Amino acid sequence: MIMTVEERMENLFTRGVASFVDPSSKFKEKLLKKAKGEISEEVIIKFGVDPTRPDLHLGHAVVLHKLRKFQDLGCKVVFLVGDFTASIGDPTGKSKVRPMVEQKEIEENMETYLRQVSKILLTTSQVFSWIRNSDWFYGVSDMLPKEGLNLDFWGRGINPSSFLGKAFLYEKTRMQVRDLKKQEAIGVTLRGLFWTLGRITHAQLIERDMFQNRLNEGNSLFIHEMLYPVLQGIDSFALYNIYNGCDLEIGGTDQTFNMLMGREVMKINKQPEQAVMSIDILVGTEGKEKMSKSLDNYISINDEPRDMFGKVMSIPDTVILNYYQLCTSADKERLKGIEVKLKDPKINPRDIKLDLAEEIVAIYHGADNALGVREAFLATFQKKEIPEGIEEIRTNEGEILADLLVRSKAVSSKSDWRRLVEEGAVKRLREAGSEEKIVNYLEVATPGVYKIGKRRFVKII
RNA sequence: GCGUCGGUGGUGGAGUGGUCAAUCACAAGAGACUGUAAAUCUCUCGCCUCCGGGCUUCGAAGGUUCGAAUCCUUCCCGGCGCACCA
Repeated sequence: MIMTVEERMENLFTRGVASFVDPSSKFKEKLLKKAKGEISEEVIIKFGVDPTRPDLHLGHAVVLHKLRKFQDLGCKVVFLVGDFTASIGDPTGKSKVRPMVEQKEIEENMETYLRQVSKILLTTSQVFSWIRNSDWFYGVSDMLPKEGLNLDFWGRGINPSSFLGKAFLYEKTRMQVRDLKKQEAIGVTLRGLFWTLGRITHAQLIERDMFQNRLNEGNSLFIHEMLYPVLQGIDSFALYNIYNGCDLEIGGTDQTFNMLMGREVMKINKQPEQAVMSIDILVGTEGKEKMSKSLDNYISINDEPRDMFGKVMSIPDTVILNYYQLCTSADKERLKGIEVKLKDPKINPRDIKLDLAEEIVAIYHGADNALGVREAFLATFQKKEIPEGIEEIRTNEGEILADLLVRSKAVSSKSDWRRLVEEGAVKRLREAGSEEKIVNYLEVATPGVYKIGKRRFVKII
């Protein structure tokens, strides 16, 4: 079944999209031309990336899948790594001031990031690029020369800490020059920043809901936080200069305000304003809050197939359709079918969820693994078999079981262990499938498979 | 700079000299019921324990007291208000 370009675009602009800003449809038109191969000009999609958390979860993946679809239509995705802005602290987050992240660390983070991303996105230079915003926000004096940096300037050594030394480093580390081979690198000076700030009013910035809320609750609102959206807007401006375009910015709904500020900054600078697409937020495994690492309700795309499957199975029924929409490639027809099935009282939603889990695991680990893990899941939880590949702990002669488990971090403390035993949560499993409840918390560790609660398994050897 | 209010467990937030390992809610864990769903019910939720109890905690350090999370001193951190400056 081959969809026409128009059909694909329709899907692209509606599926999981919370809002799309593109007055007079300039972006849509350009995209259509690009997809049909009528123009050679690049279509640049900006996506802001947080450099501090390289562990991607399904919530991130929703946007990444969307980006992939744009790539498939010939667009170039540019990851904007907000290392500079992160060091300032995005007010979107929990308002904790974030630590400065070293450039080297960023590069390392990006490596792991890209490795994960490549499960979803194409990373060839034709359709992908990345750049960090310290590239234009840092000045020469922000450079921190490393020890042992050997600079030679026409036969004369240069002190790395001197301005000249820093300038050298600056030239060497700028991605615009080093990686993108730009003749002229753009940078944002204090003067330039104020030029922009002089064209944005206080009212424009504080209209943001979150700022209002903070003020109403009597919390503090710092200037740098108010400026954050502007900086993010300047990123769009910079991108336009570097990539000769910045046609669309994509992000979660929580980024809408910031992304719209990009339009403002571009307008101020007489650039064509970027379109803005905000994507629905995926809820976490408990079905209420947004999926995030700090709430520990996330499914990492690096999760082992078994964990991933289990976590999907643990979501409430009410969000099954939501997950289907945002995490799989199921088309409209199938989504409709699933919606009908979910309403059918004769069908156990669990079975639909089993399919969902398998489908999601297949995206990240392949169809074979997904099927295998589905069977293993059924075996473990329906037939109560001992799962494979569980953690093994070696026991020392005569060691108390409690000590062993605390040592291996299977339980958090001896008190914790005692409680679990008293609650009848600990069982030793026998080959035949029978279980023996552990009643003595001072028991000496003997080899075997132990089950703590419903899902913790430990093998002692 | 001045004034003022505050800093308590994973989170929010009580407690203002002994009955406080600290009400309560949320989060979390376990059991029952189940579909490793939700909802519901019960229990647990600092550490150690020979189950009698012991030990360490309330921003940090000192002090008062028989006794302090609670009072005093100093320091650190934060909110708010005022002033200075502009």
